[in-house]
Amino acid sequence: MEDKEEICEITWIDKQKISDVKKKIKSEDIINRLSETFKVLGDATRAKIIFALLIEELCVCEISELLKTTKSAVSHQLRILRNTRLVKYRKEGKMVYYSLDDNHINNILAEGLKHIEEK
Amino acid sequence: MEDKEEICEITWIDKQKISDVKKKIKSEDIINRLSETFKVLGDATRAKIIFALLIEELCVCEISELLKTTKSAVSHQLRILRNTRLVKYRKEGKMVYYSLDDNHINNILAEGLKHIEEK
DNA sequence: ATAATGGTTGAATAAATGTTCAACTATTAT
DNA sequence: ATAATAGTTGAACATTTATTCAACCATTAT
Repeated sequence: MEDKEEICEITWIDKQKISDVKKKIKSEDIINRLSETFKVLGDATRAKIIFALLIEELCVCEISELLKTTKSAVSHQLRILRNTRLVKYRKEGKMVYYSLDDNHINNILAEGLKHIEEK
Repeated sequence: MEDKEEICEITWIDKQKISDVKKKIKSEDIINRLSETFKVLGDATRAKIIFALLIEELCVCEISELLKTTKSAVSHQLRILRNTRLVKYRKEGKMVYYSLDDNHINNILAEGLKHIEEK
């Protein structure tokens, strides 16, 4: 019975329980990547950009006007949204128009909204 | 035509476009609260706790064993998860058992997974 | 009562993050 | 060619945030 380490006093059962959860839990890699995605949505500026682009395609200048921020700040955040494949862009002369690049975003946001709306 | 301010050179059209988006976009308050929720899920430690509790109810000691962290660190994160109504707890003697407190979590995570799985 | 264990809490530290600023590129107009 | 505008980028700064550590509370066993 070498497995009887002291974990929460309930030795044997815990070992069993923990190894059971370890077996069933999603891989560390997937959890890390998922939390990275949520982290991107977890900033108010980026969230506002997403919600704006949900309505229509916008250029950097329009977004910064809308959020009352500098173009620089918006551009920095757009880079993060680009890197995580949440937005895409197209150039038109001097302008760069951004739009959403994920069909699931709507669903992710909708499920998030259900959480904050309850209770 | 006092509305003709210089925004991205395209004066009149932009004013129209931005006020249109402003009208249609979700309220600042809702976006802030939503991004707060995503921020909570946007930490690897908290995400691991959530995924573990998705399988079964666990006490603090078991969670810290599972994540190979201190009970203190886990407890700090659990407080955040409690405050955002993502987990609930019940006491049993010295032990405190935590479990999920949101029916939508599964859906939120599922939609997030769709994003990282594509491409 | 005392010791031991599960858990929480606050302060301190270190790391990560967002915005600002200035310099820069690219495109368009004069 | 020069000026002006849209946008990007890197460094600096300030803020936020996660973990650690120590002290603490609560419950159970001796």
